[in-house]
Amino acid sequence: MDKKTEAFDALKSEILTLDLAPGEALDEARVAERFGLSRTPLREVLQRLAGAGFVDIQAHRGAKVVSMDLGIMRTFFQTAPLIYCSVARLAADNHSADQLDRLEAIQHDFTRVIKLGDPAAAATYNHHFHAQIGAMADNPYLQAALERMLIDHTRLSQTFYRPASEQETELVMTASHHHDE
Amino acid sequence: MDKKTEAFDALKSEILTLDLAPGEALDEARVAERFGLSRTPLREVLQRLAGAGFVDIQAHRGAKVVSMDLGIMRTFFQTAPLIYCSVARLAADNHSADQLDRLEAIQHDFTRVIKLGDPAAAATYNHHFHAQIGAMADNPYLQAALERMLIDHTRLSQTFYRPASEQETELVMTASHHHDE
DNA sequence: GATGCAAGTTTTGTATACAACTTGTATAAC
DNA sequence: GTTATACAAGTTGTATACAAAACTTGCATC
Repeated sequence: MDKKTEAFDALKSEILTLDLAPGEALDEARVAERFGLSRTPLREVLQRLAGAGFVDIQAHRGAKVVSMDLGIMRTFFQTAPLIYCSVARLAADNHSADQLDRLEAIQHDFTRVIKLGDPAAAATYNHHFHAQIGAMADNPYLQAALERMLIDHTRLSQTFYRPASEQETELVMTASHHHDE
Repeated sequence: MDKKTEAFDALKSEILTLDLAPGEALDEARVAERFGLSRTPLREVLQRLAGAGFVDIQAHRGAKVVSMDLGIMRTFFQTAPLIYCSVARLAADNHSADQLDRLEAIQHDFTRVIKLGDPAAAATYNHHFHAQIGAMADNPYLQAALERMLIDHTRLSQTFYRPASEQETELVMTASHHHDE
């Protein structure tokens, strides 16, 4: 696999699992060396992460993992029902057969990981699960909103009740299965 | 002003006014020379434009202005009511006083430009108008969706009925004034 | 002790040379 | 006439050296 996409995926994953804390600064030289790239291509990776809402870039001041303050959380809970509902409905209407297969594959891995009790891996698969539903909705506008929500959703689900999330995800899974039918 | 933001704004504007046609390829060397930049910073501009939904970048194949096929148009009309409504409601609830002033300033320029009959300038101000409402809603999730919708909205409003759009925008303006109250 | 300034250090931004890849074209084989 | 292949030209991707901006540290001054 490409070193650049490797770096992109790794950073993305570490942001979602809170390995990289909100607000944390990313030093270009250090990160570049870590992935065996020079600074030029790494900067493009950071630009892409910024475009997808994972990091903030300020001129002459580098890239930071996007913060997660109370204002954002309030907005999140205000907006989540609207977007998630719309996306789920569209996904149920528009999905193809192999997309549904992929969803079930992710769900399978997800439940397996849940039982092992690795919360970071569970969060990652949970993220994949929702992102796949987003892909099935086939609506680039809503997908842009959803992907940004999922960043905060995934991080929130790790800060709050780690044990209770298991039940919650069970609910989500059965609910989306109903949607699919 | 910074050459990079200058290039960003110019390309953005030319995409919205259809000066750059959907699907058109952007040659890095040519565009870089045009704005007096070298390729490295121009590439970052293109990455940012890709992140905002103005261009598509494919590996080893360069950047193209995002296309506008029938599938997208269908999705646009399917999703516009949901997003626009939600954004307008939030804007009405959350806006600050000086944001409203800015909106009225834009609207003022907009009506002036409409009378001059310059459709590209009108489209640009229409875009600013809606983007300002998006800023007033103060919801980064919906704003991501809205900004992508506005790209297609602005371009669509120029391809179809140029004369009729004047009436339509009158409607939009009075409607959003009602919202503000 | 707090504040302002200045030199030094660190980090980000840009230009350029070169490497890798894609695409178009011409030629050869079938 | 069609397909395959090799080559050439052009464009994108990467590394590196250098320029510019921001942060740090120490010192002088109030």
